[in-house]
Amino acid sequence: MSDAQISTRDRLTQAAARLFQETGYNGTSVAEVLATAQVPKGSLYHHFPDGKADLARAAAAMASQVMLDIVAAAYDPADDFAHGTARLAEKFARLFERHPHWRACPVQTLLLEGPLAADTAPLLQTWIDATAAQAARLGQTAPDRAATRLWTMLIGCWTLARAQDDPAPLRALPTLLN
Amino acid sequence: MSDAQISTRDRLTQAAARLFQETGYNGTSVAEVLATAQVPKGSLYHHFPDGKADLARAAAAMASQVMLDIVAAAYDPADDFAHGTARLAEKFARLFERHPHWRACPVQTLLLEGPLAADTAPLLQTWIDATAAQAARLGQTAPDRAATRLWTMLIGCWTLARAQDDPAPLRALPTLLN
DNA sequence: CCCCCCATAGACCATATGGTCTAGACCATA
DNA sequence: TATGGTCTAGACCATATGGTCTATGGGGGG
Repeated sequence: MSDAQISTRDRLTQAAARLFQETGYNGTSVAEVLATAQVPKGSLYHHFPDGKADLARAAAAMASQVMLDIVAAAYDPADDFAHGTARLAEKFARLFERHPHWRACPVQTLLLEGPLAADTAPLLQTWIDATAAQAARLGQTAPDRAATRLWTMLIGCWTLARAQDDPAPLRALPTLLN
Repeated sequence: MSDAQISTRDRLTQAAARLFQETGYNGTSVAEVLATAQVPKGSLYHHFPDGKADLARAAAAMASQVMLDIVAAAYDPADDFAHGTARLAEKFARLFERHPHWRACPVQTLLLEGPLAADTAPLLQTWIDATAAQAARLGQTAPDRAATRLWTMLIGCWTLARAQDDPAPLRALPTLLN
């Protein structure tokens, strides 16, 4: 069990990230998080004095880092921007297929809904910025615009995929961008 | 007061549609809906025996019809598809600016979150179909693709606008589509 | 060896929530 | 005026929820 080596705090954050992503802020109870993380209530409020909202912030930060890692993994080995975009779309399609909680963008479900809406924009912006940097590196003429277009379309595809219960829209992302 | 003329059932549906759109399914309590609609509890469960879920279905249907009306109002007077799209984007930007509950797509907040996810796809599809019909009428060569692209991008822009607390992404929609 | 402190453990609490149930108002028809 | 059904009205209930509080364990420094 790898769980044994993970700190209580991290187990809470991971469980929260997954559950919030899957069922949303209001749709997830602290009791569920505690049960998933196998942690008693006292520990939660020791590590996260502000309770649920605090937990959501930590979960969002963790999820955001995961997104940055995925972007890097998609574009780093790519020869041009379109190639990286294709890899990115495929990655999200695979996650969508394999893990229930990846049926929605982490931040969309996580923050838009709860009392933390203001914290959402900066995270999303870091993803766009990271993508723009890759676009610039790969020789795109208007990297900011390319990154904005990508993320706008990606979020739309993700929502559509979820509504249709089918990753096809995510896979269609590269062709829809043209 | 126009409220006096509206049936209890419709007042409930309207209040529910607005609140669900604004705060989501799980973030809205039946008590809030009742208070907004000025209706006692007994009436709710008389008109909507299945309670909250039933109310959400009715609200979704009403919201969906509003969306179809907006699509028609945007494209009917347009001379070409791009012109209609520009009108559509501007309409949503205005709604976003003026009414708190229009800060999110009705169905996205309304259904994706709750126990009615399966009901979401058909509604969204009617919007895409209506848009595709307009695209065909206005001489687009690939109307289905144009409509799909439009709605994907629109949903993405909407989410971005909400995250940034600024309708600018919605207004940028027409240029992002190129 | 003892003490202290960080962290765990979970009982406990006030409130919010979705839903049920009975009583009565209203209205059309007989 | 009596009667039946429809709709309004809100008291009431069981449960879920977020959060607090006290007690305990256990490992490192004196």
